[in-house]
Amino acid sequence: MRLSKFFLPILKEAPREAEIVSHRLMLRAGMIRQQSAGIYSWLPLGHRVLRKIEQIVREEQDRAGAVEILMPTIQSADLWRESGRYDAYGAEMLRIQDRHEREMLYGPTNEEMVTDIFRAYVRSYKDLPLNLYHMQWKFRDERRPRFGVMRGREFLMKDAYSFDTDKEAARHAYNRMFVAYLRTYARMGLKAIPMRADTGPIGGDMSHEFIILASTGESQVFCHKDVLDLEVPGEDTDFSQDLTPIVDTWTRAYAATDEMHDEAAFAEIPEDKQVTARGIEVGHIFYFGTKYSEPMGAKVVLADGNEIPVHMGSYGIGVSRLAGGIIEACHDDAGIIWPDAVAPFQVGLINLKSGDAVTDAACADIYEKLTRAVVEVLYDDMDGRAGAKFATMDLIGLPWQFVVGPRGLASGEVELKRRATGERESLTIEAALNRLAA
RNA sequence: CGGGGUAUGGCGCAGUCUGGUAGCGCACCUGCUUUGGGAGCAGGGGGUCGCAGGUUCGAAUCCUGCUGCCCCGACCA
Repeated sequence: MRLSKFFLPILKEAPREAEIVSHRLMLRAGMIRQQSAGIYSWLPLGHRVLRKIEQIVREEQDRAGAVEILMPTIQSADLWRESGRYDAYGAEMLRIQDRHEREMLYGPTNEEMVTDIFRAYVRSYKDLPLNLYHMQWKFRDERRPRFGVMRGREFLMKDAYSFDTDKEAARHAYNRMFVAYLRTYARMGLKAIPMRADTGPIGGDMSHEFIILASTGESQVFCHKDVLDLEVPGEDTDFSQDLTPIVDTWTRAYAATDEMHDEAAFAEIPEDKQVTARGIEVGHIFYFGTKYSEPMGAKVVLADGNEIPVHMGSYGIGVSRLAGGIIEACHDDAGIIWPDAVAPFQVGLINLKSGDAVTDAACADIYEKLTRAVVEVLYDDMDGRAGAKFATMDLIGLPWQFVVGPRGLASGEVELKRRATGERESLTIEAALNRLAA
């Protein structure tokens, strides 16, 4: 992409209302525009990041055996009356009426709807296990939206729903999502720690929040230092096998959020292994049994002919929140530092002297070669000064800067800068291309 | 929802107390000079001051009401 053809509205100064670093940087880098309290447009740069995050989530959901669908944002109130949540949900639910004065709502979540789909088609235990997921915009009318996309009213969430014949089978479904989540966050360059979460009236041990550590996080978290160094399950993980050993490894050591914190248990950890930090919740998984299947009549027939309500779990990832969360975890004074996997472009090609025939030709050639090698390049072909170009590239945080100017070209060299470390290296065009296209 | 704050070109701000018809920096446009870490000079365009009433010869400025947005607390992907 040539910058001259892109839409990248950079701001030198962040709007006053933005307080936390990810919100400021997203506004300054032209990723989002606020339209109302807690409601944002995603501009090209932000949109590309959102798509990258989505794609990683999708690949890992698919790998774990979940099946993608897409449910609507608008739901009927009747469905929610069946589960009893229409009255229970309160002011956070945005309620609307259509032209026939039918009561509708903008979905804050989709348990009822997915249960409706399930009960319409699935009759037999032979169709289980089943896990359906989608990535769709949700709306929760928060009393106080804040922190940009980290706590918006409208947000993009991946929500998966598992269906099984009994609790033990549901545990396997739960474990598959648990492991999928570990992989998902790791691929985004994040260290997400599963922490015991409140299961409410359901009880048991099947609820975890996934927390990334960041100084600006909303919640206080506590964990054993060893959890930070655990190895994330690899690409070759067999999701058809029992994943309990992996889950056990990750849940053995202490890790809890403020609400679940056990001061006594934490004190037993050797002092040099105690970690107290701030965290951002980027995922939440839990088992809720027959809470919805029972009242909504989602049943399957077992091998013995008995009909039972299906056991369910739900598994959420805050996709749009992650865009902000990643920035909270990855930035410096100059701007964003994208992990490679979610970067809107891999390379920022900087033409230090637009209009100079030699430099223009060299850049055009490099741009074409990288593009042909399927490297995503944002080529700054604009008529600007070097300093401004460097500052912009640092701000938008692409992993690599490919710097081309007449001075270097005279001796056959260009410069590669790694945004994360600030390391620069002078090398030939050939060598630089090989480095990036590898 | 309780408490506090704020609203003036795209962004950041001054002007409001002491009414006289809007200004600065950045950004934008034109020209010249510059050109390897947010250039300089000159010229130029863009707002009628959140909205609605009121007071006054005259309101960004005073009064009344409303709305948006932000921050601090109780809830959540």
